[in-house]
Amino acid sequence: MNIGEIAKRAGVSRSTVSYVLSGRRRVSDATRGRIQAVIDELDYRPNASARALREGRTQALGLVIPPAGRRLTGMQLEFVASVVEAAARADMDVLLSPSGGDHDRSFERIVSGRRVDGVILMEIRLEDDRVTRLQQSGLPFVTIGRTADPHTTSWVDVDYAGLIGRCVHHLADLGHRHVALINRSAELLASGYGPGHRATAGFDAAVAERGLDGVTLSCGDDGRSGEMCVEQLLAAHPQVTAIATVNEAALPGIRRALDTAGLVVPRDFSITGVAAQHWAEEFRPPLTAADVPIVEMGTEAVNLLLAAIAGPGTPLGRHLYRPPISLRSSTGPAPRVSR
Amino acid sequence: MNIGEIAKRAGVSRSTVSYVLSGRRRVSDATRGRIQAVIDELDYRPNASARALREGRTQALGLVIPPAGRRLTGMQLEFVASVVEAAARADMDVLLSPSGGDHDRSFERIVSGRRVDGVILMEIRLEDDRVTRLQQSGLPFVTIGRTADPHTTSWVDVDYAGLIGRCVHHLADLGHRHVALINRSAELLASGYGPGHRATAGFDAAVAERGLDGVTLSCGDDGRSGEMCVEQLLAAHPQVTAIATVNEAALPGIRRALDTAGLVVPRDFSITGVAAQHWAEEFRPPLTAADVPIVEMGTEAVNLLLAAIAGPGTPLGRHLYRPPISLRSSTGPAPRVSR
DNA sequence: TTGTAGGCGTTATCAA
DNA sequence: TTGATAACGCCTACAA
Repeated sequence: MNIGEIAKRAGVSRSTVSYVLSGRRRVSDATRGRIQAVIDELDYRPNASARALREGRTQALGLVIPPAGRRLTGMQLEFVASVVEAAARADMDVLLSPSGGDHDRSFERIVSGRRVDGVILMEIRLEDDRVTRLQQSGLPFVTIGRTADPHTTSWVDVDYAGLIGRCVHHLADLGHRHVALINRSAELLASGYGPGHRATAGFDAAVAERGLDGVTLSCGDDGRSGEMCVEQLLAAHPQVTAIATVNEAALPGIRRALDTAGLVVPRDFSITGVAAQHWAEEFRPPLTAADVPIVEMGTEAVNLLLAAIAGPGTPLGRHLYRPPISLRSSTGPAPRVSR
Repeated sequence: MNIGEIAKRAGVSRSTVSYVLSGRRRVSDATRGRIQAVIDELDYRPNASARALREGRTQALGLVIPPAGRRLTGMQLEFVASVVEAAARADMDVLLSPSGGDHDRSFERIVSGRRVDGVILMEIRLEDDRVTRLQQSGLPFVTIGRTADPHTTSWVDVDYAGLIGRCVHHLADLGHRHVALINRSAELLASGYGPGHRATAGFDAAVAERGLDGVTLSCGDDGRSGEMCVEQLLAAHPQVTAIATVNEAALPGIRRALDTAGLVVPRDFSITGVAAQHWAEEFRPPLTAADVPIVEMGTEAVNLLLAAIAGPGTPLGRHLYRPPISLRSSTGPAPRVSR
C-alpha cells in the first residue's frame, strides 16, 4: 500500500495525495474528500523509510543506555520512561542503544547510519568517547550528566556536589561529627563517572568546612553491596553516626545492615542523600533526601534536543538541577554516646 | 556523505562500492583496497533509511511497553533490557512504543508506517486490540504473555496458574491451612490481564484440591500498596499464616507490613510466589519462589520474532515457562497456634 | 572484473 | 486547482 495506489483509486496524481496528507497546499474540498475517503478506507499511512529518505529526518531519537549486564537502577529506568514519554508527545520514536564505553556496533549504527535525528546520552563520564564521536558527527545530542568540559555541549545534570554538601551541613547542624559518604561503585568512579566524583568533592568540601570527620566508601549498585558496605563501615568506623549517599540502589541493603546492627533510624543513626522521590519515600523511615526531578530532567533533555534538531543554530542549553532537600524522618540529632 | 561520494573518490562506480560493502560479488583486491581505504578514511556507513526503503527491511524491532505513568516493574524492565540485548546481538535496533490499551499514535506509527520489521508486545491482555491490529497488518509479532486464544499467535509466557498451584501445594505440605494470594492490581485484573487471572485460577484450584481456606487480594504494583494490602489481610483474616504472590513490586511493602505486625518470617508467617530471581534474593529472608527466567524469555521472544521475519512461513513458536521453585528461607511449617 | 540504469515511496518544484 | 517529474541513497539485474 503506497501513495500511488491511493492516487489511482481516488483518480488523482500522487502529488495531490501527498498534499492532502501534509496540508502544504490547497486542495479542493471535493478532491480532498475523495482522497481522504480512500485513505481512511485502506487505513493508509506513509512509509516512514521513504519519508525519512526524502526529508532527511527520521522522526526518531536515539537513547543510549548503559549496556545490559549491569542492571539499570530505578533512577535510570525512570529517565528512560520519561524520555520515551516526552518523545512520544512530540511524535518522535525512541531507538534504544545499549552502549558502553567505546565504539559499539549499536551506537555506530544509530549515529553514522543516520537512523535518528538526535541522541540522548545517559550515564556519561567526565571524559567520554561517545561525546567526542557525536561532536564530530554533527548529530545534535544532549547528555544527562556532563563531561569535564561542560561548555561545549547541551546537558541536564544534578548538582551532586552541592546537594551532598547540603546533606553534610544538615547532618552537622544536627550535631553529627563523624559522617560517611556512600558513593557509587569503584569501577564507575575509576571510569571517571561524574556524579561520583562530584559527590566526593562536595562531601570533602563540606566536611572540611564544618570540621567533621568524614569517611568515603564506594559501593555497588545493588542491595547486597549496600549491606556489605555498611557492615564494613560500622566495623571499621564505630564512631560514625550518619550516612549521606548517592547510591539509591544500595538503600535497601543499607537499611538491612542497620537493622542487623540493631540501630534504630533516626534515633541511633541518621541517613540522607540524593535519590529519586519514589525511593526516598519507599525507605523506612522515609528518607530525608534531595529528590532528583527525574521526569522534569528527562523532559527537558528531550526539549533541548528537539530545539537543536529544529534549529541547527540553536544555542547550547544547560540545566543544573539543585532540588531542595525534603525533610522526612531519617535524620535526627546525633546520639549522645558513641556506640 | 553517500555511496556516490565514496565511488567518486575511489574512482569507481557506485555499484562497486555497494558490492564491497555487501560482499555479494567478487571485487579485485586492488579495487577493494582502494575503496575500503576511502570508506575508512571518511568513516562512511550506508544511510539506514535508503537501505530500508530499498530492501523493505528496517533492521529494527518494535517493543511495546506499558505506557508511562504506570511505573515499570523490575520484571518489565528486565524484559526490556533482555530484548534490547538480544536484538543488538542480531544487529537489530529496538524502537520503544509506550502504548496502552487501544489505538495509540506511537503504536500506529510503528506498525502502519513500517518502521519496524516485527513487534514484541509486552503485558498483553486476554483480549487485546493490539494483537488483532497486528494480525491484520501482517507484521510479524511475538507476545510476552498470551491472549485467551493462544493458538493463533507466537508467544512466550510463564505458567502462572501452575506455579501458583505449586506454591500452594508447598504451603499445604508445610501444614498451612489458611493461605492468601496477593495478586496484581484490580485495574489490571479488570482489564483482563492474563497472568492475574491465571494466578487466581491456579490458586483456587490448588486451594480446593487441598481443602484449604483461601483468600484472594488485588494489590497495586508498588511497595505502599503491598503494605496496605497485608495490613488489611492481617486484620480481616487473622487466621491466615501464609501468602503466595505474583506481585513482586509489592514485596518490599509486604515485608514492612509483616515487620510492623511483629511477625517473623518464616517462624510466624510464610511467604512465597513467583518473582524475578533478583527480587527473590533481595527479600529478607530470601524468598522461596519460582524464579521467572526473564533473560531467557526475552531472548527467546526475539529469536521467535527473528525467525518469523526471516521466513514468513515459519510455524508459530510458543514457549510456556514453568521454572522450578527455588527453596530459600521464607517458608516454614505453619505456626502451631493462630495469632 | 566492473559499469549502467531502474526503482523502492515520498515530497516538492515546475508546468499547465 | 491539479499533474508530471526529479531527487533522496541504496541495491541489484543486466550489460559490457
